Amino acid sequence: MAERATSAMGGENLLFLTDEQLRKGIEAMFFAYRGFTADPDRILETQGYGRAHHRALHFINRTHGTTVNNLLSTLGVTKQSLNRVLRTLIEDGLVESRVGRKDRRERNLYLTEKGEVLERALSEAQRERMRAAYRAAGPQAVAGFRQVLEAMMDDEIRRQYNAMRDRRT
Amino acid sequence: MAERATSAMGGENLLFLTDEQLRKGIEAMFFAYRGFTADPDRILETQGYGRAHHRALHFINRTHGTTVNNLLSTLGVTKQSLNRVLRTLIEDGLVESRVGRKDRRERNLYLTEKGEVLERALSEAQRERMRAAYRAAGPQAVAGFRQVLEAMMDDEIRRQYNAMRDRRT
DNA sequence: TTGGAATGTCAACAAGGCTGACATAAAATA
DNA sequence: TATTTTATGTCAGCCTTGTTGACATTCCAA
Repeated sequence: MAERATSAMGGENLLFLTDEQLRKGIEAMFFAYRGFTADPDRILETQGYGRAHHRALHFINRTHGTTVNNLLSTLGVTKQSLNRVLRTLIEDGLVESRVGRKDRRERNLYLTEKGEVLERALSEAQRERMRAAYRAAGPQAVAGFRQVLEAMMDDEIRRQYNAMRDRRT
Repeated sequence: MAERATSAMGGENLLFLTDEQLRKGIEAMFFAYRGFTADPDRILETQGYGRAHHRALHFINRTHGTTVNNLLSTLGVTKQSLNRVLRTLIEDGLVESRVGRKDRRERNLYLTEKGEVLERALSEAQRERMRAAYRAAGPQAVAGFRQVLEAMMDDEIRRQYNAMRDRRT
């Protein structure tokens, strides 16, 4: 059995596709995601917000003036669920909701200065961990990381994800 | 400005550490995690279980005979929270709880045959997506993926994660 | 002018986190 | 042996964030 080989061999070698390797990858995703959310979670807790607020702030920041419907499909939740989060953010003066110009049924969402401050704090905490991980792993590993994650997304979601990179750089 | 360069250059080039690249990585994690849980979630729904049950089944399967305390720290939840999940799994005959031999205060947890059936169904669905992603990205990308994820974990968690690979291969 | 789309709101519910308090059995220790 | 500590289970109650369903409002477009 010439079964010993490293994944660096690539090509024909399919040992990286064994159930055991896949299980390790699954566990890595699970544990890494905990780390991924840990730092922002700590900040959010002090402000009385949750992860749902973080996600809303993140995507409103990414796509200034996005509509509620847009945000809904990006976040993958119901409008009632998003609305609850959005309402508190608007009440607290972190998000501004402006009536749409072209279509006045739509609401365009923007971060206020106060909202930007919190978004920046959350983002910086999360990026700091990502940066450390990226630096430790190196650029080639990062490229692989991104490739695998992209391949893991649902097709519809991947389209949204790819569309996002063009909006704001 | 000789600023154009690909991350494949590696080494000195730190363009992969820009805030924009980090934000992309953050979004990739967010969207990929949705895909990661989507397939098992669909199965769980038909059985009246949730993600919490999946996690318990997964880790009981990974470390046969693990104790409640062990599972608690692996999952990072409170015992009250785990207990609720565990109780239904035991009542439904998916998990068996045996009094510890050495220390009779402890309970050793095992999957029953029925439990193994569900675990396998969930795992196979999740592995299938991982396998497709791995195959699409290739072994080198997978190695990078794992490196970055590992670097992203909390130190304490990484120790648990690494300890896990030795128990059962 | 009317139908349908986009949005908001209210109510009710469920899963799954959390804390605190308390019970029990068994091990460990004074 | 007596006491303390540990492992587990359980009850009650709270919070966030997801869900559905029903209904009102606004306003574009046919």
